[in-house]
This record gives sequence, structure tokens and C-alpha cells, in this order.
Amino acid sequence: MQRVTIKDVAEAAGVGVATVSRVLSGGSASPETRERVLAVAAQLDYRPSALGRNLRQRRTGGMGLLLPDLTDSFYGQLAEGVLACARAAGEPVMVGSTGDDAEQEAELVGMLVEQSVDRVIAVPSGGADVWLPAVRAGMTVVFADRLPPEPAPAAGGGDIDALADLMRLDGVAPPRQGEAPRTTARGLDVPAVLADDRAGVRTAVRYLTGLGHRRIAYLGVPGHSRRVAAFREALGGAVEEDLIVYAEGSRDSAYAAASGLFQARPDLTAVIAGGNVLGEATVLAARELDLRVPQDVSLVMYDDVPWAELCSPPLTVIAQPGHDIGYRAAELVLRGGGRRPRTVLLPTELIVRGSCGPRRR
Amino acid sequence: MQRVTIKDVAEAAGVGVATVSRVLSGGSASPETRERVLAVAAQLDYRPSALGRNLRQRRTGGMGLLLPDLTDSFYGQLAEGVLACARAAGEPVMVGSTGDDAEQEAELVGMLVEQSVDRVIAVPSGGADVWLPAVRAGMTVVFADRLPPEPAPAAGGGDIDALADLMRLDGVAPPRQGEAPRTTARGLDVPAVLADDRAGVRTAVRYLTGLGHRRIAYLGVPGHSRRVAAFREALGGAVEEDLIVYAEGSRDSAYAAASGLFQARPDLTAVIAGGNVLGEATVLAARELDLRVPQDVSLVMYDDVPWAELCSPPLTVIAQPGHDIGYRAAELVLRGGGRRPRTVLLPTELIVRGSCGPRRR
DNA sequence: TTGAAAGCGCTAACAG
DNA sequence: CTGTTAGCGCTTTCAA
Repeated sequence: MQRVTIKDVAEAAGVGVATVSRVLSGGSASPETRERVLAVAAQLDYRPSALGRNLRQRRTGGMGLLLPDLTDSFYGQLAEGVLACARAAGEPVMVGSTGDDAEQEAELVGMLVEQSVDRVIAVPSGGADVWLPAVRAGMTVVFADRLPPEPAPAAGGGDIDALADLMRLDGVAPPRQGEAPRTTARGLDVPAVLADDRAGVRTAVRYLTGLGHRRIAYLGVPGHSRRVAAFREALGGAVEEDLIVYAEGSRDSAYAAASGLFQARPDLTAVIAGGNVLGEATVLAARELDLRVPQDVSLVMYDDVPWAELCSPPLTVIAQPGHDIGYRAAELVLRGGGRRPRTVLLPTELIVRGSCGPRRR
Repeated sequence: MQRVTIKDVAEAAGVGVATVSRVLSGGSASPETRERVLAVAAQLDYRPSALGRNLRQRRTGGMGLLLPDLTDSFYGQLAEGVLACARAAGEPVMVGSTGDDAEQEAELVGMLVEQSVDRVIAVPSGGADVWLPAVRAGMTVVFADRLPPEPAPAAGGGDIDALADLMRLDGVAPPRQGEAPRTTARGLDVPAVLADDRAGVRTAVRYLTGLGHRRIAYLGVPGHSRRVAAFREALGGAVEEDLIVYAEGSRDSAYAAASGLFQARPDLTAVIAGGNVLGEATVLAARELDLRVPQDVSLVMYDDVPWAELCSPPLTVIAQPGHDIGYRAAELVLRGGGRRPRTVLLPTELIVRGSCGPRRR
């Protein structure tokens, strides 16, 4: 694989390598020289080696993308968004799947460091202990879909604690109209592109309560703490703790959680599933327990995946723009996070189909 | 972002850089030196820069992964398989989504070349004109899920034609038991990891004919020519051409094709959808036209995606091991394709659920 | 066993 | 405007 190098082009064009470099990167050169170089380069089918450039510039172009699971259609959409933006910019994307595991995520971050990839878009699984070092090391990171989990409140909170504290959202206090929450880490601001979970969940809860439901359960993953928070907020004081159930990312875990929820609280009349894998599990568990949707239990699922419509009944969903989230995140990370890193909140939409009905019991 | 370099380690350990390099790559060194270097490296948290190494070795580690659409759950599974293998090997993966478009695919290949990524796993959309140059340039490529389309038979077939001809499968002639088909390009063998489409489709067809169906349609994408070929073969001479319909990769196109098929041939009683996006579209189109599944029309879909079970009725599918296909392909490409590139055929399985019934009309 | 030195292909000073 | 030159961090001869 004998590559054509810049030197070959230079020789063939009868100029110095620097000139070739300049011409190809849009620097100044006499029209005449420029033309000649371009012609020779084209004729030789010269492709500048990213290797050489990267080493010289001590950084790799492109970006890393770390997400929990490509098998989850929503993350597939998100990834497509990122790839679309990257392709438009001609940048490569290194993708890693974390399995929603902080340790694997940390390893993947390490790999990116090794590759000198200094921009990364992450649907974070790990907390400050993973992301703070990365940001400190000079990585431009943009979070997508969710923020790092808040650390368990620990006594004698040292460095990590303090920072992590700052990294989380400014709580659930209602922001002023149009104002986005902000992720901040001591002096290091990490931008994020998120769906407007607060609005999304609130709309769903209101819809459900409007149908007469009172014992509404929430099935979520720990990672999406904002959704649970929004659920609690939307329900006011009326939230019963055992109606909030968590599952890990896996389908098995999701099924177990859903099934367990139905059995522990047979009196519930509606459930909000905080993700499409969770929703899938909920449908399955309900069917297994002979609970009819929506007669016995109403269901609202996060993510408007294509099969939501195929389900029977078609699922009422909280749609979030996965593709856009990815695209915007990629834009942000390519732009270096921007001077004043803002958090972008993208709208959600409640799409009413057939999985919710009036309370019947 | 001041990286620790090999020089720093060398100085701190009081040895030359070459020694550090040797120690870290398992070369020979006195136990004493080795220990010291290792200690210093660990203490400094030294991570060798892939950039330096790659430039020196004139190749990037890791691999590229090119597939049509990450939004398609099957490709999500395949990607997860590739990523799993890559992670185990500590190798990075550059992912590109082609949208099932040869031109975009070619561009992405170009990007990989620019990055000096010389191993690539591809679910090919383009033909020999894309892949031959890549292989010629020294890339190790492994095809997954399908092979490049055969070129339209052209007169005066020149270089490309001849090669492409060789690159396709050895036709549909039944291979001896256990013998895999082979992809071969003049002197250049491209390994591939595929599902056993022949068996998969044949099983489905037999199942359907066993239920009494005679007018069975096949809805596919052009890319999976092996599946159509298998369909034709399984049906023997009885195949009616207008019962074979193609769609592009997009959901819209799939829906249009399915809907068109039902309207053009209202007499058909069963359809095999050659992919989950196609299956999804078929269900939608059938519903829109008030065709009941399976009373009015039976459906077998390729890909055992999670929602197949949630559909109503639950879909009978031809399952293929997406994860394994990806994993095996990654193994193969990391191994350099092997000396004698073989094509790996992974088993499919007909999973009978509720979308097929006896012929009723 | 070890160190010095020569690049890999490229860009960015710095001269001319 | 253009050529020369010095590395970026690493591996790999080649001597010592």
C-alpha cells in the first residue's frame, strides 16, 4: 500500500512541500502555483494522511461517541444524527458501546485518550469520576440525552463530590420560561443536548390524571434521573415511592422490573415507561400477567420508535427527537462546545395513540 | 492538554526512549530495567500515543464499520457485535452510515483511507467499483450480512465487470452439505460473514406452502440478492415476477412498495419481508388496506427484532444472529482476513409465532 | 541489554 | 509568495 505523500506531489509539481500544504489547506499561493499543485494532486489522486497531520497537530480530528446500547432504537437514532453531522463535516466518528456501565465507559474514554480524540459526545453512564478527569485533560465533551448521575451524597465530600455537585442540573426548581438548565463543573462547563423531560413527563402525567388515573407508576433507568424528578414534581406530594421502579439497561432487567411492579402493586392503573426498552418490557409483562392495555392498565412510553405504532394497541408515546439530539450534539462538539456552553433543550411531544384509557378500577 | 510522552518516561526512569518502547511492547530488557520503567510509566500514568505509533507504522489500528442504517435494529445488533469484539481487543472502531447509497459509501471508504484505517467491515451498498479499489489499495475488508450487488451485465465487460463477476457468489447451485459459498475477486479474496439465507428462505417458503399458500410474494431490498435468489429457487418454476418487489432502504420506500404490492396483487395470500424495516412496512400497509394478518395475508419477516413479539399478531420471523455476524466479522478482520479467506455462513431459524395461517382464499 | 538516531507525513515558523 | 527546516511521539535498525 504505497501511499502518495505530500513529497511526491511537491516533486511532481516542482514546488516545496510547504507550498503543497498551503494550497491544500487554503493558504496563500499564486493562482498559477495553486492551479498546478491542485492539478498534480488530483492527477496523482493524493489524499493527505490524517496520521501525519494529527501527529503534527497533536490531536485527532473527528469525535468519539459513547452510548449505552446500539440495540436500543433510540440510541440508533441518536447515533444516526451524530454520524449525519460528522459526515457533513467530513469528520470520522469513533463509536463505543458502554452497556450502561461506568467502568466500560471509563475504559472507552481511556481508549479515546490514547487515540488523541479530544472531542466526545456521550450518553453518560459514569459520574464525575469518569468525566471530570476527561474534561480536566482537555477533552471537549458534550452530553447527550442525559447527564451524569449525581453521586450518592457522601460525608466529607472532597474534590469529586464538590464538582459532581456542580455538574448536576440546578435541581428541579422551575426555570424561568425559555431558560435552559445548565450543567456546570467547577470552572469547566459541559454542554448538553437533552430532551425537555420536564415538559414531556408533565404532559404525560397530566394526560393520565386527566383520564382519572391516580396510582401511576414510573418505570425508569437510574441514568435518567431528570425524568423521575419530573415525575415526582408533576405528581406533587401524591407520589408513592413503591410506584417508582428502576431497571438496569438490559432487556431482562427491564422485564423483571416491570413484572415485579405489576405484582407488587396490582392496584396501579397506569405506568409511564422511561424508555422504549422499558416500554417493550412493560407490554410483555402485562401480557404475561393477563393485564389488558389499556383496559386494565394504561401505558405511556418514552421514545417514538417505529414499532410503537405496530403494537396492539398502538402505543401512546412521549416522542423525543433522537436524530436531532445527536445532530445538535455533534455540531456543538465540533464547534468546541462554544464559548459559553449552554444546555440545549429539545422539545418532546405526546403522541396519543391507543394505549391509554380512562381509569376503570 | 500536556501529554506524558515516552521521552518523559525515559528521562524519569533514566533510560533511553528505545528501552521504554521495548519494555512496553514486550521486548527484551533486563528484569531490573523492565521493572523500573513499568513503575515509572504507571506512576506517570503514561499512555502511549496511538498517533505516534500509527504514523511510524503507517497504519492505524482498529477498524472501520460501514453499514446502511443504525436505525434498523438488525444493524444495531450487528454493530454491537462488532463493537464487542473490538472492545475485547482494545481496538477503536470508526463507524459510518451509508444510507445504503454507493456514493456515500465510497466517500466513507475514502475517509477511512485518509485515516489510514486499513481494516473495514462492511455491509456493502456499492459494488466492485467501490470495493475493488479498496482491496487493491491494501485494505483488509470483510463483508457482513450481504455481498456487493452484482453489476448489471454489460457488454464488453472490462476490468470491473470481470472482477465483479468473480466477486459474487458462485451462483445458486446447491453447495455440498456444509460447504460455504465463496467470494472471490481476481486474486483478491474477500471474506464474508453471512446468514444462511438459502436455508432461511427455503424454510420459510416451505412453511408457507405447507400452509397451503401458492401466491407468495417477496418484498426485499436490492442489496440482498441472495435472498431473492433463494426465494426463486425455493419456489421452483412457480415464481411470478410481479410477486417480487423491491424497495430502497428507507421506511417510506418500504411502505410504498408494500402498499403497491398489495394493491397490484390483491390475490396474494402470503408475503415474505426480507428485512425488519420491510416487515414493519408490510404490517402497516396491510392494516391501512384492511387486510388482516394472518386471516387475509400471512407474513414472515426477516430479523427477530424485539418488537416482533409485541406486534399483533406476534410476527413469525426468520431469525438471524446479528450480534454474532458482527462479532465474527470483527474477529476475521482483526485476524487479517485469514490466509485463505472463507465465507462464514451462520444459521438462521424460523421462529413461528402468529402471523401465518392457512390459506383462506 | 541498551542508547543514539533516523525517519513515518505533515504543518508551522522562519527566512529568502 | 515560496522553500527550508524543525519537530509532533513513536518504533526500529544499528552500534556499542
